[in-house]
Amino acid sequence: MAGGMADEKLPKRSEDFSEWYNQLVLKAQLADYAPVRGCMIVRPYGWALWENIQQALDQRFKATGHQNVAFPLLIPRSFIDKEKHHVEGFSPELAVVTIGGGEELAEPLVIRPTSETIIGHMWSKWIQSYRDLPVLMNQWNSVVRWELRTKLFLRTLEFYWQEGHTAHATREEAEFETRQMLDTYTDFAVNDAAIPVIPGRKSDSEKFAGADTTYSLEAMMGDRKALQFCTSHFLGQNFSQAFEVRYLDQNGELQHCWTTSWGLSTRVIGAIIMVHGDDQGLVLPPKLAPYQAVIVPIFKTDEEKTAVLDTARKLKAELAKANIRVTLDERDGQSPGWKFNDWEMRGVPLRVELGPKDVAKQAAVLARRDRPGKEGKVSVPIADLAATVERLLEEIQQALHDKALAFRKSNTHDAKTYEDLKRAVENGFAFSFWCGSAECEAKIKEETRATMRCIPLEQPGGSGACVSCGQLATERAIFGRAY
RNA sequence: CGGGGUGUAGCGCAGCCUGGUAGCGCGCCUGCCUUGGGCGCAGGAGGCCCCCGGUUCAAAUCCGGGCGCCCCGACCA
Repeated sequence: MAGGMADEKLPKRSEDFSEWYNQLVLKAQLADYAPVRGCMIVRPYGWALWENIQQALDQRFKATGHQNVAFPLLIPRSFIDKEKHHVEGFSPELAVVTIGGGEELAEPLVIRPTSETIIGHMWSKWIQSYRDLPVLMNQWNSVVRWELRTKLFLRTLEFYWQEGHTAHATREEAEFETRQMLDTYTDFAVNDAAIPVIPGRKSDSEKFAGADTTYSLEAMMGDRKALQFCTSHFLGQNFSQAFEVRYLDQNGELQHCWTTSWGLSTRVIGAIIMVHGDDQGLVLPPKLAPYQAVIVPIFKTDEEKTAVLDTARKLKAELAKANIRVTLDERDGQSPGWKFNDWEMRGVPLRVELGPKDVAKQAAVLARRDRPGKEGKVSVPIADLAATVERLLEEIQQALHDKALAFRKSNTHDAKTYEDLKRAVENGFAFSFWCGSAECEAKIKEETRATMRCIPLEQPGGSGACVSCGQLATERAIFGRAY
């Protein structure tokens, strides 16, 4: 049920992946449907997860010299029209405000679908000299794009994200920035989200409206479909020309800036769910989990209750002191078994079971979320608890990543012929030589429903026949069905 | 926008064909009992039957119109 506890079993992930996902989001209390079609309410548990994601990224952004800013939600309609590709790309999905204070507005305002235009407008005022560069900004906000088909976290009309925007004196600097931020995202994906990703370049048809080059990280979900984890765009001088963002260089000559933008959204929560989750529910990577450990007390009599809770509270304090995010489930009226299932639904990496038997021998049972059933349980002396929890959290973090990587590898196929490709995308990714033509790309999309996800930056080298037209190709691309 | 479905308690649904006291499961509240993998018993609260109109002594039910939502297609960082 939408608002209640984890009171029922999920559909089997292997039988109905889509419905498994929908119910998991509701039952783990990550989010709920809003009264407006296609909009999402992020609940406390989901937002806590997002806050950890924000923190992990924000630290990295600051470490590379970026500063946070806040630009307005409303943008003059005319701004969107200034960059040719941008307007073509975004017009169909804009939400437009035409009335304010009961009066028809002289100029309609769009609710930002992204902020390149308004930022460009302001930069043209702020940037005058090469001494003002580079400008390195980021903002955490929400944007609106009027999508037709929506799904919680993966595609909603309004979504939360960060958008980084930078301006540079030279093409090289801007290109470096674009790639540096892609590397930053990769580091976050692999080490924090435990999601293996493929960094690559997008085709012309898939790139951001207004970009010269779009890079993305592509990941394989549990149903073998692809999900774009984030993007980083080299915008060339497209926006600086549209908005007259210029500076005087050392020689006193007026130059247009080179700009970039890069973003990552709450969609990554969807990725975490679809990569790590299982039939029991959510499985969270320890680095991002709101609670890394939950203590479930077990008792019958009042004396037992006193002794168990007393010890449980001490354990909680001890774990918290070791900087482990821990909670103690003191809820009355729910059986331990119920609580086990509830916290498994919510993906807590480690459960600490503490009952009278454990207190008697000064031990506690640790159960790993990534290893269901008895195999994942060990009894640990209380004296070693904090150290063991720390070690296990690291092990789980690594195990989640390794499992996801093995899954992706075993479902990625070197497809040499068109027949190979057709078969491969039925069940994963095809990694194939591609001549780079839009015709071949469109034909593959039309006939297999798979799209060109990216041209991986890391190439095995050599050359071969294009999987579609047979002409000599020097690069291999990832094809797959995508979200 | 096209095709299909659906709207009744917080959630999931039955009732509608054949008009006559609005029901079931889960959840919620109270009490007792239980608690090492989704305890049990008893009592209780909760309704604009999507909206507007029509037919009728009488409409959740029949008729007409509207609206919302879901799925499929088209579209889509």
